[in-house]
Amino acid sequence: MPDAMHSSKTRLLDAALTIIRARGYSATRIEDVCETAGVTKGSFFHHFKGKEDLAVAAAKYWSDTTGAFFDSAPYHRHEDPLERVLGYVEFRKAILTGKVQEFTCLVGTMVQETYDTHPAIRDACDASISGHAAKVEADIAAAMKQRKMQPRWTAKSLALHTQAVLQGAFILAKAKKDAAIAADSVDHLRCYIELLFAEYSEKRNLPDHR
Amino acid sequence: MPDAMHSSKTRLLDAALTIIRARGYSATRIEDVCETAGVTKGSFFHHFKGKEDLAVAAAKYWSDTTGAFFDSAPYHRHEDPLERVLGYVEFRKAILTGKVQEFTCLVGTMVQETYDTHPAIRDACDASISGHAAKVEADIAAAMKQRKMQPRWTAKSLALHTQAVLQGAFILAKAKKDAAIAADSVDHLRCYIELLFAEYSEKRNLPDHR
DNA sequence: GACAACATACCAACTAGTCGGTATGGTACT
DNA sequence: AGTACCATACCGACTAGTTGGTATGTTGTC
Repeated sequence: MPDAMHSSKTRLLDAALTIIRARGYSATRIEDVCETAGVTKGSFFHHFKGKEDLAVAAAKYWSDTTGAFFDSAPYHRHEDPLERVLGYVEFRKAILTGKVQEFTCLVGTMVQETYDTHPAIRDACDASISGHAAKVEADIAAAMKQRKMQPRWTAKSLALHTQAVLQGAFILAKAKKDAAIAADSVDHLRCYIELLFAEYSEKRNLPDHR
Repeated sequence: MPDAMHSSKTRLLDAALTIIRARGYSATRIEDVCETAGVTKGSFFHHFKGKEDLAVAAAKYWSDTTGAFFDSAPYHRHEDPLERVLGYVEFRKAILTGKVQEFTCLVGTMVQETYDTHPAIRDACDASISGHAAKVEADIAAAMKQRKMQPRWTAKSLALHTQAVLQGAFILAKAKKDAAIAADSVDHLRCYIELLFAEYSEKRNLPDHR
């Protein structure tokens, strides 16, 4: 096995992430991916069965790389699980920098085009989103348990809501060519989570501070 | 001028909405649109300069038809502007029925694929989203003024946040082939708005979580 | 030699867009 | 009224270019 970090397959996957995030799945041409990766079509079809196979592999590669990225983020160091949840949200806000295609989500982009026509890609995207949400859900559930909360909502639905806000924020950022609008929505998400937990933590005996 | 409701141009636009919402912009073939509309390619190119022109026209048509649809919705009858805002959110939740491509948003789908390559389409999508958000913003601003609120957030950012949640909820619904997950996110949005306004209505403040 | 990892050349299918043409209806002039 | 003229609406075969995929090498390594 040659250097996995810079193998042709890895370069093809990296190129796929870049191009699909900018243009979407359908508009992404295999030849463009090859050119960006610096390999030829023969090499591409050695590593992937076809375009759909690339998309599925790209979704898994995306899950793996972003998963490792978030696992190494500093917010995990908080003792309080709620601090970890809020730290996660702040971290998501902090990485809204640079060009739009550099902070938006591969699988959120792909699933829009493929959910009805490419079940394998849809499943791969769902697995990526759900897997990521599950990590957030764990911290939310821990924070709820710590406070003995029994709200009408579940940790799972709130975790998925965080993903919905982020995905929607990406769409607004694309429409407006502006990351700031996405950051505003993430601020609202943070505010919501604080309100949800404040309601239970303080039992409405809330100090005046404004 | 022939019957505008069933003219070839209108049928082409209706067909475009259906197909683009299911497959996205790039994967939509002009011939499919023509076939669904029951017209020929010659007719298509008589009415539209090309595929991009169709997409721009479809975004405007989408704004017009959905705009009229929401304008006629019953939640506008509430006297209290906050009731109108919450009524809007409930209405958005109520229409999450049927197949995914029947309740998802055309412009949210299109902008993902076109923001970087088709500025004209992106602008049309932005206009559609922003125009819709502005209507929500008006009610939010009225509710804020009524309560003499001066929060850190603005009516505009909250209105755009509602759109982000909805767009994100659509992505989750597509990934999971399930409208229920979208409804859960809209519930969280309603809960958030209630908390934001309850905070001011009931004169209670929040502790600082940082 | 066997196999993985590439490269080159090529094809078949698809598709956006073109183009010459027809049908219809309005208008203006005589 | 008749007719010449013109614009709009529409048709469908055709083209030029694109693109996913294949067939057939070549090279390096165990």
